Amino acid sequence: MKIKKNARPTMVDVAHRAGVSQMTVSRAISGKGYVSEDVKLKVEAAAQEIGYVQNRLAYGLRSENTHLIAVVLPSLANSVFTDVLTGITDAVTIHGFRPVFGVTEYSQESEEKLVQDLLSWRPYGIVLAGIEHSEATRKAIISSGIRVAEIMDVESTPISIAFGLSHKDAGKKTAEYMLSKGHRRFIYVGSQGGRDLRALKRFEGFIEALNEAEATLISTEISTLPSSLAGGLSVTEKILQSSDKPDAIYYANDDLAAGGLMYCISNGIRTPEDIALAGFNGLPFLDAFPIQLTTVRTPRYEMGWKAGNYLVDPSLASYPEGESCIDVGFELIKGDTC
Amino acid sequence: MKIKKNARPTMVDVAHRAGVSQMTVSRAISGKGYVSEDVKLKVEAAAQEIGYVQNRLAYGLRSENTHLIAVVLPSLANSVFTDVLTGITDAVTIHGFRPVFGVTEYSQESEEKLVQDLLSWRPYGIVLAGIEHSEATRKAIISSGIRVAEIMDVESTPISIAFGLSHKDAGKKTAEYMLSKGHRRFIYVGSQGGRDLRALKRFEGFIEALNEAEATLISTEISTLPSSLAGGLSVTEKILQSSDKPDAIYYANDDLAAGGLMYCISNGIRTPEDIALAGFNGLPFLDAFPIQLTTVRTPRYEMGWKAGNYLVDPSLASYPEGESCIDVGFELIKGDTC
DNA sequence: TGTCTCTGTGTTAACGTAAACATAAGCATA
DNA sequence: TATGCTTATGTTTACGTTAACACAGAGACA
Repeated sequence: MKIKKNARPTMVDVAHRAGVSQMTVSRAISGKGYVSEDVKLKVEAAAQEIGYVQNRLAYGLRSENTHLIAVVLPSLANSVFTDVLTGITDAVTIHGFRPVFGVTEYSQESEEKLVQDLLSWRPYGIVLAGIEHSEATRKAIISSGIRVAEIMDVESTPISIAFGLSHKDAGKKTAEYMLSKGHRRFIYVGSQGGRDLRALKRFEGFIEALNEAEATLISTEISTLPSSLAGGLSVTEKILQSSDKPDAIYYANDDLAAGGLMYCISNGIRTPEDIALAGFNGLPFLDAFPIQLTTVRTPRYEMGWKAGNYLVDPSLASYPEGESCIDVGFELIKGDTC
Repeated sequence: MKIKKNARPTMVDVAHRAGVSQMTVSRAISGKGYVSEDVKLKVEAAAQEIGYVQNRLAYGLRSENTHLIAVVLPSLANSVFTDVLTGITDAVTIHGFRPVFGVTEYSQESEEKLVQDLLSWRPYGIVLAGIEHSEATRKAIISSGIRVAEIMDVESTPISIAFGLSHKDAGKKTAEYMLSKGHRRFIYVGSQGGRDLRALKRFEGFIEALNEAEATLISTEISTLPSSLAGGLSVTEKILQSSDKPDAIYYANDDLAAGGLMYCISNGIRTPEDIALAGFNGLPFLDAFPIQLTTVRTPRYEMGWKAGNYLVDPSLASYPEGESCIDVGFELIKGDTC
């Protein structure tokens, strides 16, 4: 007779206590296969009594389904990505899956390592934020054979399917609206040292519209720091105190823009008369501002939800045949600042 | 000869290609045991060529160490918890561990299920936000035998060790400061329908100080919704327009308080002359406000970091013998609103 | 009555890895 | 030369689970 100290109970222990075979315990617990009602109750009672907890490692190894969904995000500091993660979590949890995430800090290099590492958990599917990845990352995912969904962006060729929006278009539409309000001289404010590729695409679309209208981009102010209200505030102060003051500022996102707006509110600077402002994301905290910022609202939770649903059960969502980019769209919030 | 279609390469496949045994591959890859330099290179090359990715399920099952750290949080919507999660992630990643999280939405019932589920992954350790748990949760964790760290709070008996702060004390200190500024008539504003136990503790300490000073708590306004700036703004508007206006408002957290402050800024209401305000958390976005909110700054990242470090290597941090609650403290930011 | 289907249960093997043990060569030391 | 230690590698087994197969009894139907 074997005696193990400190060992956690297994199905064999439950089986002994319930007076059945280990396989019957497996069937009773998983609900697969035939088990009589009284045996099932006996097994459940025995499991309860000895505090049996299933071992998902053994389950996953044998059944070849971990019920894990890997999630790769640039950051947790930005609520944009926690919204997405919440959407994914809600969607996959319903189907008995669990998200397991990692953070890249906007670096393709760390994304590569992270994906390798997450794949070693043999996830059922993987969600990548963004659509640009290193060749090694793409190769690793493709050869793993698991389902992939890319989110946030649709402006490139996805590995398999993408749920996102056109950032270039969002930038362009924002510029067109600002131009329509008569603004002609712009400054662009970015962050993350330009590593946020989606922000760059918005900027690209923005520039395109400026060029078409023959308007002027005076300069760009790109900090290497992460976005923050305080950062947006200080750069706005600097811009407004310079000799070559613009008509309007386009910020890479709402954190920066809200900082700018806060500067204006605090200093009695009228918007859009003295300066026009626009951001991106449509973050909910903007609702508390006395002045509605011009911005673009994005369906973040929805992108996560859709990607999660697609991964755990592609049949749930019937997408156009052959369509690999699902554009979830965006909404231009015209606001009071342009 | 076996032929498997679509199967992902294993150590056996690498072994064949490198002309060695599977065990040698295991040793070459894990770095444990003796492997000659040229064999190691051969194995690494073979692994690279066939795209070998380690199977963490098999690794964890056999080695009895998943290198997973389970993390239980109330929510991802509040940046307080993403700060904590980032601290945990940073700490454990260095030691080759990976966080795997779940969200309770402030419900002990869902915490119970979640913990059960996370334990089935056989994590090396678990972090729980908060120190109050159902008996079943405590029992499940204790009988699992894994390391536990509880964070955010120190005002109860932890299962093993807690890294947190005294919320009651924070509430009391805030009240004492407000009282010292001459405020006598208070309203408390909460959210989450009172399910945030730490907010309740702050309120308790707050009340205690009011009672000692024989000051008045006019009423409490507790919404069932999650905290938001917009929610804080609207309740503040309601309070300031009522006939029984208080001297001061104590908010459960900075989101609500910032909404209140925003209302004051937008409507030319002077603070603290017309109304005094105080919040809790010390969120960074407050730095962009023209008026510094009175609040309490908490070391969120640090709590996560310490808990993570403790779990993966308790010897790293030598804590006072027998001390089960590590108080990380807090800082009262006096600000301009009291 | 034979046999077919459905239900319930048990036995054996396998998932991919690392621990434990075995073996053997090389080399220094007694 | 015998002994013991270090290095390098292989073989066997076990981790806890589920898939696949086997089998037997009950009931239905020809």
